[in-house]
Amino acid sequence: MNILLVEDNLSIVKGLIYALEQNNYQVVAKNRISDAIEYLEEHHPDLVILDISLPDGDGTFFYRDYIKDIKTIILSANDNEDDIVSGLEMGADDYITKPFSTRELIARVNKLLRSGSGVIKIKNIEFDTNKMLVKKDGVSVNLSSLELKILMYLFTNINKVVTRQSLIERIWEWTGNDVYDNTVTVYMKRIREKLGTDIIVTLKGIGYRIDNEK
Amino acid sequence: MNILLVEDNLSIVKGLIYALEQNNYQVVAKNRISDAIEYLEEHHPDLVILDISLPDGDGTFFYRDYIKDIKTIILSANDNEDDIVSGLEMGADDYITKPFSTRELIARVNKLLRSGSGVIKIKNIEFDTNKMLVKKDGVSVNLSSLELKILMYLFTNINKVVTRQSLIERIWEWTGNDVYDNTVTVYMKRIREKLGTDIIVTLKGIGYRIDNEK
DNA sequence: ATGAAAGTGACATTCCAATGACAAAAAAAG
DNA sequence: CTTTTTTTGTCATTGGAATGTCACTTTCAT
Repeated sequence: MNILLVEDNLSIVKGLIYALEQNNYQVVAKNRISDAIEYLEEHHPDLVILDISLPDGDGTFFYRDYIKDIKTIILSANDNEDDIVSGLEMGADDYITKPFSTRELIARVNKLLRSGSGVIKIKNIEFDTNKMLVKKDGVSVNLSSLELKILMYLFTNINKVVTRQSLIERIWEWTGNDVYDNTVTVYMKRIREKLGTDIIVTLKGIGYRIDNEK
Repeated sequence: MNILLVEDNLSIVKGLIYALEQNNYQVVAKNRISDAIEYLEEHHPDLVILDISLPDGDGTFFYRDYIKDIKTIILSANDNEDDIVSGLEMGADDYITKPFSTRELIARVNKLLRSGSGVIKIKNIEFDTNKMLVKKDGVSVNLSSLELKILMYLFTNINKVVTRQSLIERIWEWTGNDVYDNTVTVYMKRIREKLGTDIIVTLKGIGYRIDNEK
């Protein structure tokens, strides 16, 4: 899992990189919001840890325009109640005030990135996200590696619409080559051939979705 | 939304009941874990706020056996790091140490009960903004992608007038081609056919509006 | 009552997800 | 290393749905 850390205090950066890497996360740190924006044009981390009070810009603005679709933990220098409240209401997934305990931060990071792990069961399909194993009616199904990644992304975004473009950015980000929207469509067809047509809902003109609720 | 508060400190209970009810939550408080267990046999609250260090039992045990399927915020008397870490790793959705700010608690409660359901409800219409799914009287309605985008814009501007021109700029911004005002009118007709005539109010000479008030 | 704005039904065109087929690339098997 | 199988990405086609416009009617405010 990849984490983008946006923080300018070097001691904090060093400490967190060490702690996060100890927990098998890949960390990229940026000390300015402008650098973070640049980084996000090319990459899509699983989590952003953001110091809301960076000198070079308005963290609130950055949050709203760039990372509202990414899981976010906000760090704040002060424990001003208003900051906590507005941070959480803005939509951040968690909020921690300095000085914070590194172990607590790690625990909160683990919690955020663990959700969507384990065995997820939708209708007659079981997805074991640890073993990367898919079963239909209890029987293992052979999926190619890309099919698995796509399904994984859908399963970790249950009840949310996933656009073809976001799928392309996620799944094909390592290749320099771009890929056509229709390629995604073809993969949906292939997954449906193996798992059944009803597991993935098409939203014409928008994207795809997996539904949980019965 | 219903909240079960498990806490024995009477001042905290009174304060939280007041604050939560101010925010339109229904609160039931139990000061012993045994009472809470009894309550849970008959009821299924949306959230449990649990003081982990109650005198009459092991909060950890209670958590694991009774409320692991319910959203939970854990309160702790001490800010011992180990407690926070183990609380979060146990699977609690959030963790707050005493003494805590009531406003922060409310903000965290709001976040938990709001997340997962980006559902806006007006009259007999429900709009799930995550799933991009619209229900009328609890039944799914099939809307085209443009109809959805238009409705989305109206729903996110509740009680505000939306002019045809602003809709055109918003919805048709990606196309180079401009679009006639009447096209908007036609879409309003199509949406009304599917959702009922009373959901969208026409302001002659100005635009359209969705009203929230009963 | 009158003119302007909004609503309506119909229509031609465009769009889009789905699909089967194919070649290139990669992986597995021999 | 060579052969075989699987995976991957693209393409052209298709049928049904979505879209935008028009001519016409109705509604509304003055």
